Order: sequence, then C-alpha cells, then structure tokens
Amino acid sequence: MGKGLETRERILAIAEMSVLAKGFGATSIDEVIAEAGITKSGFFYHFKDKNELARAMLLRYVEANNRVFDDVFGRGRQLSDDPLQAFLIGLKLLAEVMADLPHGHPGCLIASVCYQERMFDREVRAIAVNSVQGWNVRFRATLDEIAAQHPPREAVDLDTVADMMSCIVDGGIIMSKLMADPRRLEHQVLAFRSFVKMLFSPSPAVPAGQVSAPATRVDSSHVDPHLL
Amino acid sequence: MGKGLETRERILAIAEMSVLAKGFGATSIDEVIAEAGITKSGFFYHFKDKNELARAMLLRYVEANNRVFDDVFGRGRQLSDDPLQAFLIGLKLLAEVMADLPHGHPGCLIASVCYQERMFDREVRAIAVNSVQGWNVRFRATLDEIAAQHPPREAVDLDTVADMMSCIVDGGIIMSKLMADPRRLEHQVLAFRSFVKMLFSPSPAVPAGQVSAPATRVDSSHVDPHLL
DNA sequence: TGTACATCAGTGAACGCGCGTTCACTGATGTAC
DNA sequence: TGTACATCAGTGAACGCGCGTTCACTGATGTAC
Repeated sequence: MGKGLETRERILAIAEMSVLAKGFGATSIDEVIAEAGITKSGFFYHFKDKNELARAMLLRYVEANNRVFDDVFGRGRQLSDDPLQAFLIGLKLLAEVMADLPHGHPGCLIASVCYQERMFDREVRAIAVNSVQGWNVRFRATLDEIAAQHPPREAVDLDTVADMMSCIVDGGIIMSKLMADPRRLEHQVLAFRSFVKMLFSPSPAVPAGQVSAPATRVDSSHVDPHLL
Repeated sequence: MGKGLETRERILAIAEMSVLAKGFGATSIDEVIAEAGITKSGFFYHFKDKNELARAMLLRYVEANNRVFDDVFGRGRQLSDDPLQAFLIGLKLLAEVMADLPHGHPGCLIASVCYQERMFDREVRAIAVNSVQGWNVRFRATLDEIAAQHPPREAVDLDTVADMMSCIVDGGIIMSKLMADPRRLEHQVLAFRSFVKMLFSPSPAVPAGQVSAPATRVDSSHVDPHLL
C-alpha cells in the first residue's frame, strides 16, 4: 500500500470509530486529523468533502462485513452438505467472531446511517440499503434450500426470517453497546440460531406416520460436534 | 396543561423528531425553536442547556414506551390466565401497535443515545440503561412464569430470550426505517412471537408418556381467535 | 376592591468558539527523453 | 546519466457561517394583604 492509501485508510478507520461513538454530525474533521497526524488540507486532499468521507467509510464497512459473512457461511457450507447444518454452523461461527472482538462490537455503521439519514446524500443511503438487501436475498435463498429439505414447523414468511438475521445482529449490537456487555451480541446470534434450528428440525420424538426429512449430513463425522 | 408546559412539550416533540432523523449533535437549537415558534432565549428558559433537553427527551420517550408496553401486556393478561397465551396476545397487540403508526416507527431514542454516547452525561445513559434493564427483568419474570407451566423445547437462557425482545424491536425499527418499509417491524415482532410460541408450545403431535402442560386457558372462549 | 409584589414565560442583542471549506504553495518521488 | 516536467501527498493561513450560551430586560398572570 502506497503512502497515500495508507493515510487514507488511517483516516477512514479513525473516522469510523468516531462516527460509531458520536454520530457523523458530531465527528469533526479537526478531531480526525489530530488523531491521524495530518493537517486539515491533507484531509481534503484525500476527500473532496465530508460526504465523500461518509461514502468511502460506508463502502469500507460493508466490504469488511461481507468478508466476515462470506467467511463464516462459506466455512459452514464446506463443513456440511446439508443446508440446515451448514447454516447452523455458519451462525455458530458468526457468534464466535462476535464474541472474539476485544472490546465488543464497535457498532454498526448501517444503523448509524439510518439514524442520520438527513445528513447524507442518496448515494450513501443507497450503499446501506443495497448491502442489507443483498444479504437478505442471499439468506432467503439459503432458507429456501433448507425448507426444501426440512419442512418448517411453523408457517413463517422466510423473507421475514432472513430479515430477522439483520435485525438481531443490529439490535444485539445496540444492546451490547448500551449495557456495556459484549456477550449479549453473541447470545443473540445463538438465540437466532436456536430459532432456525427449532423451525426446521423435526420434533424430538416424531409420531409414526409423520414424515421426517433425515437431514442428510454427508460429512458430519468431520464436524466439531459443538458447532451442530 | 399551562402555557409553559405546553411549549415545553412542543419543544420536546420537535426535538425528538429531529434527533431521530439526524442525531443529537446535528439537531440545532435554532432549528427546533424555528419550528416551535419561539426565540432562543425562550428555549433556555425551559432547559438550562442542551444536555437537559436530552434528559427530558429521553425520560419522555421511555415513559411513552412504558405506557405502550404496559398496555399491550396488561391487556394480554386480562385476556388469558395462562402466562404463555397472555404473552402471545401481548406480542400480537404490540405488532398491531407497531403496524398502526402512520409513517412507520419514527425510531428508537435509546438506539440513538447508544450511537451518541460520548455526547451525553452519565445521567442520560443511566436513563436508557435503566429502562432496558427494567423491561428485561419484567420479561424475564414473565418467561419464568411461562416456563413453569410450559417446559421449553430447547435449552435457551431465558435472560437472552428476554433481551431478544429489545433486540428485535430495535433492530426491526432500524430495518424498517432504512428500507422505508414500515411493515418489517410488525413482521419482526410476529416472528419473535413465533419463536416464543415454538419454544414453549408442545410439539403438534405429542407421543404418549410425554408430559404436556395443558395450557390452562381459563377464558380463551372470549379471546379473539386471531390473537392466539 | 385596589395595590404591591412575585412568578411565569418569554424577548432581543451580543459573545466567542469551532466548524467545513478554499486557496496558493511545496518538498519528495516518478517518468520521458 | 542528467535534466525537465508531472504527479503525489501533503502544508499553512484565512474565510465566513452557525452554533450553544449569556445577560439584561419585559409583559402577562397569580397571590397577599
């Protein structure tokens, strides 16, 4: 990374922390540059105005977020051919990632944008909306796959279940932050996992005659048991 | 209500809207007083500084919130003696309240405080924390009552389930706002309701020998069936 | 019933500080010939 | 290999506007005697 890109990245990281802690309007350029060790003109060399900072910051955030999600659910799929098991493993891994953040999750920039909508242009809002929409359709596709093999126990709208994922994570981040208890986020992800598990798993004892999809765990022997 | 209190209330209502839309730091007193139709000195007659506005605003918000929650879950308890049915009715009513808001839920001030923590004094944070904690212990007590009569199907921590309520509502508010789709919040509350229902309801067909608490619906005949 | 005083609910003008933005300029590094 | 020029990654000073806050003052209403 060149010297310029490195400075730019440093600015973005500092600004993100500040925005998550105080909001975008209350994040001053003076404060950011003081921490970054450059002058104000140096800042405006990298970003033509404050709105461009917001755009770059949000893009950086959703890309980092995508990497985490791709990683955990990708690993889930590698560990089981059954879509339900794969998703449950992914959720378990996601909960672990959330729990491993040193001082708790710093906050969700998308939630932050949501509460400061009047400060941003259409483009910034669009980045946030597209990111959530993208994950909703991906989760929806996963749930469709799961439902095809494991008929759900309750008649719930799968779009709502897909959306629930984002709601639980964002709500969990807020409660973790507010109550200064990082473990809440992990627990919420695991509670959502329990919901998915209950929704698609056959009852513990199934009366004869009821069809119970046998959850084809092709390679479950290789999977760490606590992930299931 | 005297003239002074009426003005004060108007200031608080206007400020709340603005804070939910742009954040506290970006909400200027000039803007608030312009909408309220008073001068800046008039504002400082009612609030000694901006932080006192935050305190009053948050107190007003949690009190309004408490009234809604007390109402829906109180009516739930009136409609059924079984704690599970009462809670499910309460959740259904809550979803209806959320759906009836004309332009969607305006946002949660507690989430807003959470993302602007460095701007507020300890007292403001304490109001938010106490409010959430208060509801968590109340929900936890309700869940204990329910679990005593309906053994849960999965081993989930009831504190986490109680916390999930706040997470789902706050997350649902964010997603509704961001996606400009007020119905998402309603759907999320109903999804949480499905979770509670699955967690504590016996399996559709219970094998002989398994104890199934009979869900003593003392007066369920009077209950609107779609609430159950 | 009239008068004196107190409180309520504000007004109007001024303050100084911090903010985002602009502009002319600069040393270091890279590239062409 | 040396020189000319271009680009990169900034510096430093100044700008004007909007912000939260203060202060002396005021008309209307309420209360005591």
